[in-house]
Amino acid sequence: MPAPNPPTPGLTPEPSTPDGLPLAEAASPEAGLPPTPAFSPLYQQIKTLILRSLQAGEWKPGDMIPSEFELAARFRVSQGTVRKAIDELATDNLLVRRQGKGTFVATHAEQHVQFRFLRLLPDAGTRDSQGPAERRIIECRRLRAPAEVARQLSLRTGDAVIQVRRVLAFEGTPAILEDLWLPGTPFKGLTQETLAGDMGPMYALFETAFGVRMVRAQEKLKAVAADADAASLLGIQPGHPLLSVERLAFTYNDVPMELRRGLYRTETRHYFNELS
Amino acid sequence: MPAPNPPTPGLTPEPSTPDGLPLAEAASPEAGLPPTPAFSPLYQQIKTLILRSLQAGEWKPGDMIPSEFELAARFRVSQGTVRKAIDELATDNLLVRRQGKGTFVATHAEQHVQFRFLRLLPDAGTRDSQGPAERRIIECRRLRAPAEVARQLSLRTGDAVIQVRRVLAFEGTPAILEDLWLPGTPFKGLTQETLAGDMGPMYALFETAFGVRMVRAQEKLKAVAADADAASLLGIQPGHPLLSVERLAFTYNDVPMELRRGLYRTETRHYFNELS
DNA sequence: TAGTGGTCTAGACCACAAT
DNA sequence: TTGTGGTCTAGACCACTAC
Repeated sequence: MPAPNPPTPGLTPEPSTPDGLPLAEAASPEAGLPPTPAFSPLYQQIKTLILRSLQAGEWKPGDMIPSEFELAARFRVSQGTVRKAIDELATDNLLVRRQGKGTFVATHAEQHVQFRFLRLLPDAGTRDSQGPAERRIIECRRLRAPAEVARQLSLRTGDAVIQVRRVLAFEGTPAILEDLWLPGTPFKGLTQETLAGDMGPMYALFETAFGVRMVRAQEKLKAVAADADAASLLGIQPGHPLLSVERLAFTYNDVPMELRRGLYRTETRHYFNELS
Repeated sequence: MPAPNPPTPGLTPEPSTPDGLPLAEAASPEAGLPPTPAFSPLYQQIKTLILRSLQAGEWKPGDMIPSEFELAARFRVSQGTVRKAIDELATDNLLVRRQGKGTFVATHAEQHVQFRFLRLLPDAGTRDSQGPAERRIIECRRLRAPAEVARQLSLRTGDAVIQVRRVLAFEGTPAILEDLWLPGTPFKGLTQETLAGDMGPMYALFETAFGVRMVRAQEKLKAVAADADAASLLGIQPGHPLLSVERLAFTYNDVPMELRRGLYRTETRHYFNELS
């Protein structure tokens, strides 16, 4: 017989969650001072717990997570509730459902979603109608974070960061010049050789080599004129219009993990965006 | 007593749907030739029916639609199934749910979602920290569609279209030069006076004056150099880098209804985008 | 055949808004 | 108090995948 409702569900003992249980209410069950709107639906709390396991690395990118029924038993809720939690995580591209197989931790290594964050497309044809991007690492060095870089990466000025500069070309024509800044600690050991010896998306390498999964990003676009440096690397005249794309990418929990500044040539390509 | 499953639900007589009923299967129940994957879940079919009512104008932007239970009765399905259909329509920004009140047809007239499609933000501060955009209509004329415009709007070359050119300024400084092309038939009667006399978002005007609701759009961005014309209207030097934003906007059912080409000044503003 | 996600139902109760 | 959407449950059956 179903208990009325919220049966104050329990949770099987977890490493980092001694007892921690989804609480329907937050604080102040009586003290009516702050009109605490602190109420969170069960499925949201389940979502948080799953997210915590993802962060903790309990399931790695590409792994299959436990079935909906297993998770339901573990969290002591119904399958439908787990389902709704997973639904939202799948919508956020953190998990991928595959009917008949299971639910998997999303990864940048899949063929299907490669370059999910690269929005530069050829004006004619599809992304695949041109060959793969040719990559050339210009430099890769450790340095102390300038103030602005530190601010955006939530570091302190002077903390160690790694800077990478590279050029991407399509069919021999340079198209993108990128500068990346990565926090030194999580990316300790990253060298030019690591990058050069790798095929596939850089974010896939970050997952396998450093356990850092990029989950979302925000970009700020401007039109700028090429300076001498950029012009020379991209094979254009100084003053030529370029699309400047400044990206801040985040891992789980909205932790910033990469600052990237790209300069795109857009004579035969464009940045594509869907609005809804 | 619940019938096993799909109880082949019925539908109350509808104007444009004499009997048409959600069919679980499509064609060829026996002819095993094409491995027709034509199967559509009930909630998808309900979604289509609701969409049809939206297109037909049964409920207009801002209207409240019938409650979930009413729709469930009308379509002869359970409330949960209607719920899932509405969920998806709400995710697509076609409907807006308001707890305790009802579900409403989304509109561009709401304060909250104004300029939903305008992604140009000030580098410092928020969108609201600057005054509202000042609008100046440069011209508004009827003409025969050039080939490229016709193609994108799914018209025939030479069909009547309306072209609008305007400049948007912030605090006295011109920031955006836009050219719009609209199909002549749905927008019959649109004049410079109509546009000039109107406050509020242009897409809100389109809803109230022409019954055209823009649902989604796609944009292609490039960096370009200002020509003499644009330079003069935007108060910059020719050759100055500008962000070119070419937008194709759609109503219900993916029907293209507007082609727009904007040139954005990005010295103190940027185009913002979220990736996930 | 077994296991997974996907769909659908029916019913209970909660949260929010208007009356 | 009533009506709306929001949450949660329990159980049935379907569709896809693998063995």
